[in-house]
Amino acid sequence: MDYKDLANLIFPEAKDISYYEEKYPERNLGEGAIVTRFAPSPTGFVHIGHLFQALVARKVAKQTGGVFFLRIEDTDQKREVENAITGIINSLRDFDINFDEGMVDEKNEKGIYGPYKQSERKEIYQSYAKYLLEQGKAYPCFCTPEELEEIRAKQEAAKIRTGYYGVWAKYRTFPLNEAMEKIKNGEKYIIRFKSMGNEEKKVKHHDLIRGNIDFPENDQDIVIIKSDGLPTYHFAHAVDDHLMRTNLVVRGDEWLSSLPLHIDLFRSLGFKMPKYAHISPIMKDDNGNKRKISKRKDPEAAVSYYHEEGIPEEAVKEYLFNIANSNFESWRRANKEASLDNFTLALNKMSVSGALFDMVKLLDISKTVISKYTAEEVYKACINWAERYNIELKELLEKDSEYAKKVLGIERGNIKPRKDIAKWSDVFNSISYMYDEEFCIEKYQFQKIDSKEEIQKIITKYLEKYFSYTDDKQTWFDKIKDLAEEMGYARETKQYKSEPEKYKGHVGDISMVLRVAITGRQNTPDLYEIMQVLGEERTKQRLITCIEKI
RNA sequence: GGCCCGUUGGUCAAGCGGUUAAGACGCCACCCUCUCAAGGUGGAAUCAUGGGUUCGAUUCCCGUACGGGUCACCA
Repeated sequence: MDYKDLANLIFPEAKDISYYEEKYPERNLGEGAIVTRFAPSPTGFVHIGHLFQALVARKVAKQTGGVFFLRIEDTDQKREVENAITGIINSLRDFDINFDEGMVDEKNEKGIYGPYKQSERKEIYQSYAKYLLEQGKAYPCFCTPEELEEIRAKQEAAKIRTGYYGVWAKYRTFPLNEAMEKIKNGEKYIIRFKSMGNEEKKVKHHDLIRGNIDFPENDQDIVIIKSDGLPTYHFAHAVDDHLMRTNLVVRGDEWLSSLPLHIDLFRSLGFKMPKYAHISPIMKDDNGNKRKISKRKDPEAAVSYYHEEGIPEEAVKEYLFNIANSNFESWRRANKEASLDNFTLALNKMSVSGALFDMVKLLDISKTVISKYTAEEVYKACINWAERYNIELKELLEKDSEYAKKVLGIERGNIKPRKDIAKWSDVFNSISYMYDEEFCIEKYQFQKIDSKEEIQKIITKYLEKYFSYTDDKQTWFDKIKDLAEEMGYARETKQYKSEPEKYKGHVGDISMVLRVAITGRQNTPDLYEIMQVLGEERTKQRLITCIEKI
């Protein structure tokens, strides 16, 4: 009786691994081409950290002429969520992250290195598990959860390292014939990896982000095949990334500590190690403490949040690139219009410690991004967003799309475009006064000039003597100055400031009266442009209404 | 607790043995200006800590503190 018999008893049907080795040949790519992947569990939630990883991975694959694929890690069937795969794909597509290979929806995939869904790869894992069993590098373990708990309790009591290793690995040296007997009797078991490691020795690792790190070798006999016949993450990682010919693994740094195990596994399987880039998590300030941004506590952890708020995907990407490589910012300043594709991301410039998520900065970036949009683009994006999240806005905009575009185009498209919208959810409030149905003033709030008579006089005089819709901007403003002068206000702010006792106020105060009368607000974009968009009649009407209602 | 990793202004950070310790967001002031948003100029604000090594440490080494990650038949 030998290992082979045991292997055959456990996996009688499994193919020889040579079958898979041939089926999935080395990829024929150029020098330095990175083959990497995004490998989420289908749990129905796309985290900002996932997006960050995907963005980085896709970027390095793309900039080296490599391959980026999507693998679904659904070996924990308890956690699975319906339609999660499509959800992941769609969320990422919103950010213009597309895959060269892998799942394309719940059931289908593209690429010749599949299946790209781990639950469909069961027999592949079994072949490799069988391969290890045959060589005595894996063995069945019959421990119950209770027994495992007992072992742990003993170790804790003795204050020694916990886990299934060395002398604690009960079935590591279990006689083959007895093991086979147990299996034949239908006893439950799982397959464990027989570690070759020695905890006293160190393994060296060079991480593309974190540099050189030393670890004690792994000596844990971890589970590779669970009782449901599916592999654990570790085993699937080794088998899949080998067979899919991945040469770079980009993943969260929570995996760093299991790296010695992965090295152990790759060695035993005779696989060449991929390179690794362990990304530090995005953090959140929690009462002065840093913690990983969390799905439960932080709404902004979900990628869907940005969609809901109407923060353009482009802005989120720019922000994430900012976190990824701090030189991105200066690159962007020097290449204002360039596509993100032209930026070269350097893994070794990525931060080793997690950055605190900064919404204020994101919003600032978003403002800049939006300021570059044309009125047409803003219109489209707003409609798109409003369709799902603000029907009122959608209706307002669609009622007269030409008008809407004029409104959205105020102070836009010039060299120094307006920069006041950070997210589409801001838009309604910032343009509502341009619509009569939203323009209902209960009480006008003027600033410096608040005498009713004075305001009425100013507006009346303006309407009688100076209002002319066809004036160009300069003429218009000169007339405002004339009006100011006539009413006893300084033509120029500076004049007033140097000799305040000579005037009632200055041209700005006069403008404010007109602004409030026309818009109902103290802070608006350029008044002239607003009047032009509103049109002659409406502007006049609002001025008259103000005189009456004030 | 063991094992890893980290610590430069409020935040993101450049730096890699000698620097006036960049830059960005935020904050403050001023300028521009018909108000606001921008924009411009300037300002306040940082090397966790104690020891070494060195002519000289933010930079190299060790300790301490603090923070993060991880120790599953979850990924």
